Amino acid sequence: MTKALERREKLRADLILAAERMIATRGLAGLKTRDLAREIGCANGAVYNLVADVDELVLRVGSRTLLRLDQALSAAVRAGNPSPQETLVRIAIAYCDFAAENLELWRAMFEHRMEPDKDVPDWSVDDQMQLFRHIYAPLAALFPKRGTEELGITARSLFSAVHGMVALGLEQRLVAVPLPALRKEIAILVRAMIDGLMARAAQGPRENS
Amino acid sequence: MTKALERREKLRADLILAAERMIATRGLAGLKTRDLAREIGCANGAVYNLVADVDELVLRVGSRTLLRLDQALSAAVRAGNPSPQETLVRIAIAYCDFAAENLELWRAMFEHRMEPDKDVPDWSVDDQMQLFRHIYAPLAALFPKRGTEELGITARSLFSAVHGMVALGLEQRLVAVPLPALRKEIAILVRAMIDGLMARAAQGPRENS
DNA sequence: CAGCAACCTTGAACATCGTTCAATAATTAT
DNA sequence: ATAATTATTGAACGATGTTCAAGGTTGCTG
Repeated sequence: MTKALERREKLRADLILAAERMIATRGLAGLKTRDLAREIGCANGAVYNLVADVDELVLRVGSRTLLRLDQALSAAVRAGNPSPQETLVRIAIAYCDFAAENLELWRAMFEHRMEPDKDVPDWSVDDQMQLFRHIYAPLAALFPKRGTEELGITARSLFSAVHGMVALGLEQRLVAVPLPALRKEIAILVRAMIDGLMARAAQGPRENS
Repeated sequence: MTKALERREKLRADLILAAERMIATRGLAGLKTRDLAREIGCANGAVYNLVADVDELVLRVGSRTLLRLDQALSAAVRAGNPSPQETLVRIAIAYCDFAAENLELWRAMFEHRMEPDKDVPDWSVDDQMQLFRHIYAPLAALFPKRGTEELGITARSLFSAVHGMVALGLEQRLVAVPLPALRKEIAILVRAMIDGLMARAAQGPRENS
């Protein structure tokens, strides 16, 4: 009993690693079950003993990517201990760099759509939520008056904005933006967003202008 | 000769409209050539007399969507004539509303990937570039000192940031953000970005902080 | 109007997917 | 050792985008 299960788990790990390599080199669209089976040395049908379907496989790879991203962001926060503002800038740049260095794996996380009427399992959404905590701490230092919920919303807004810049910036579709230029633009806009948010917070809620 | 060509063009228009309806109701992944052929009343193979492949079809639908988006943004700019800041906020909100009301068509533009080694035709990239002009004008009013190239970069950064907020905000994947809340968040962040950019422009280039 | 060439349309066929499943092999329990 | 359970296989299924030879239409010409 134990022998069979061990082998199974080993194969499962191999499968996920092979899928990761395949996505990294050929993109999400280049992930093929038959190629995976050949790579890990089993029949194509056997893939479905290790994993329910390709959706799960992609999610498992995404989980690993998310973990590495988390580590990259942690490292960015740890380096030096500058102001909360600059910490947020560093996180944004680190996000940009990670996306550039892991382009296809990073894209796969956002390109992938579950097959109709089946939704993302809990363990996968939990993974994603973890990311915001890096942004949350510096933000809390900058806006001590705000409650946890409000901070959470601001954190998601900031993340989304930076994500958008990275996503469209790394797209080949439009004129390719050179990476250094993109990093600079991100730094400028993150500083601007924080400055702007703090200025408005300082003078309190009021009419538009 | 003319009769045949007329029919062809009519069918072609029907095809694109049918594809548009199909993407709108079933998403990009729900676009099937056989269903399209049945809908416009021709053999499945005939689709390839009207269009080179599905890539072109999706791009043609995208072109129409982009045109309607352009009109929506134009209308947002035209309504009243507030400050350039508030014009930019209106554009961002209009972008958000358009995406929400045309969710699948809007998503299709960004989800679609050309098949390998074939790249987006010129007429399609031109369509996309047109969008920035809405952002460009108010920005130019706010930053008279900046050159056209610098303004173009800032415009793209702003657009990308708002796009990110809309894209992740409308995603069901994470906790669904109610639309009014999303609109409010976008308005807040756009104002903050502009405030922050202007503040830094006013005191001129300098060290970080 | 008849004949002919150019073009169009058709739908069957092909290649490639993800996925399933009955048959076979391997492993475990008795 | 033998039976029972479980795992693995690879052929087959159903979709799907795309192609193409066969047959049908159209429009020009004598």
